Amino acid sequence: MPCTPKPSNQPITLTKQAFSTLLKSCSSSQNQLKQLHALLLTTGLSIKNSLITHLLINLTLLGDMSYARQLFDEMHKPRIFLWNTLIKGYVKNELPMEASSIYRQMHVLGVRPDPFTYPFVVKACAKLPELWTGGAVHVHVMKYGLEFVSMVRTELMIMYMKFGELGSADFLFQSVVERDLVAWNALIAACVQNGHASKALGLFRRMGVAGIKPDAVTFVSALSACGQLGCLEIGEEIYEAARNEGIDCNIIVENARLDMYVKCGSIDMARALFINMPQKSVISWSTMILGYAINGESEKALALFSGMQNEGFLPNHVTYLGVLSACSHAGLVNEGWVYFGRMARSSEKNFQPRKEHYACMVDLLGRSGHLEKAYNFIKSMPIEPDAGVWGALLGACAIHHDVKLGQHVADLLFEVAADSASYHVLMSNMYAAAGRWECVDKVRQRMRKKGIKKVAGYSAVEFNSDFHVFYGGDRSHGQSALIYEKLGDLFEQIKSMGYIPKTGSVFHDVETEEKEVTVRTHSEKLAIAFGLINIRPGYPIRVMKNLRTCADCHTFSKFVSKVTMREIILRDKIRFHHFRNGVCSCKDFW
DNA sequence: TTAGGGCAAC
Repeated sequence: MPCTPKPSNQPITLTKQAFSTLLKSCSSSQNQLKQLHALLLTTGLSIKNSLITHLLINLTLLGDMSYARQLFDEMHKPRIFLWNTLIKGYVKNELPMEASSIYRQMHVLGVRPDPFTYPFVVKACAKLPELWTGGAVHVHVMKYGLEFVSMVRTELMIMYMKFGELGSADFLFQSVVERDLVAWNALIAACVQNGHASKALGLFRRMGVAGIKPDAVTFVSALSACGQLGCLEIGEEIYEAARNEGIDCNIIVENARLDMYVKCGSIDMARALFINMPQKSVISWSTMILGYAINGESEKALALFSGMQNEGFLPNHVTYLGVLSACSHAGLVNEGWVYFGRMARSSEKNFQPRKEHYACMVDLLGRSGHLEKAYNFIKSMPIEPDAGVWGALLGACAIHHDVKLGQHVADLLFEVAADSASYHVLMSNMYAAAGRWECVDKVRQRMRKKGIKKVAGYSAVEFNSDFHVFYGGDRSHGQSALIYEKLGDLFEQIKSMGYIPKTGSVFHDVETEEKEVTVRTHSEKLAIAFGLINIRPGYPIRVMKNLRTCADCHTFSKFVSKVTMREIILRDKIRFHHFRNGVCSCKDFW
């Protein structure tokens, strides 16, 4: 029903009933709601809470929180339901600070919360920068005896996961409450979103044991977890399970599967799926474009970008991220400028370059050796550069040994990211590469003083649906003796082919593995040896590394791929390297 | 006298 309120100067004869009906029918327009509210005030009718409630709900749905707040503030002793509605509105409109401040006000006034209050209050706390408020709210939850309300518990767990407090999340999980499908899905999704992929898969299995049947939403998160871990076999099994259980594998499931193939470096499987997808969305296209980009097939990424526009799909800011990173990984500086310029010239707000796009451009310029240009580019930014932008330039300074600029960049970087372990390591590597050992020591001291811990580098290989993880110099694996023997043989073979160990090369995030003696037993070398021993001939060896790989391991992998006639696919922190017959897909530009 | 939660590309 269209809703056209009469001008307020006409005689009013509307009843409360009529207002109620009108309110329900004009929930889609802010102006109509405002006019109706004004009209309502002129009638002198005593406004029932139910009318205000409708109004408030509709305003929060439309996102007009300031008007909703105004309405709320005019009320005398609003009921708990209205407090809940307002808090929910703030959370849904991404205003967690306001939500928590309303809750505080409620608390100060002594308004008693009900079981519906806390799910949203806790959700708001999870979106705040600090856990502090959330912790205090948890205490209130217990005070009111609401900690066994299933949804409150789920939201608390999600909050603790978000802040990396897995222990607290587990503690809440252990004390049994009834969990329905949505609660399981919320939990699993929270694990995936906060980088706890193996925990997510653990929960996925427990859910089956608990007798809850997963649905499409669950499978999407599970597939996403497999992508994060890089476990292709397990991902395939999970997708099969979904098919067998008669799950409707909609476009979201297929996109998650596509992303999994991409993140496992299985670009051929991704391509095959993409071509055969009955339905595609901008997310499918963006996933595939980024997939080509990080797998070193930049031309295909750019061709696909034209293809999607020819088919009438409108790229968004994520699509452009894929396009720019395709240029970046291939050193296509001119092309990068063209695409970036296309974004910047666009009149649409959604198309304006964001910080990530600037970081991509800085990476492209810097990596190609245009350090000054990259620096001036940052200086010309219309938005404030963040750590990602400065970090990209610092990385470039490390590659091109520009210690002077690097030092300056590091000073600026540490203003915005003082406690970042990886930027400290990057800086230390830059000094090491330049032989500035006294500066290396200074960075290390600073890290010790600030209690910044390095992330330990590891490499993982999937075999027989199991995940085998190796650290540098690791001897804890059951096959260690065999692995080291194999590694020794490989060194013999490739040395005769011209391999010279680059023991001093620490240009990248090699972190704990940077000492000369340990270069021989870097985690990726152990993982490759393990793969050669166990994985059937003809199948590629897929290694997933959490940090960037070092130059020596890169050279080693090239030689090994030649001497063993095996394909080695190495995923590092930011891209894939496909080694075939002594050549890497990155063309040694990385 | 009302009402609550989960999913895909960065």
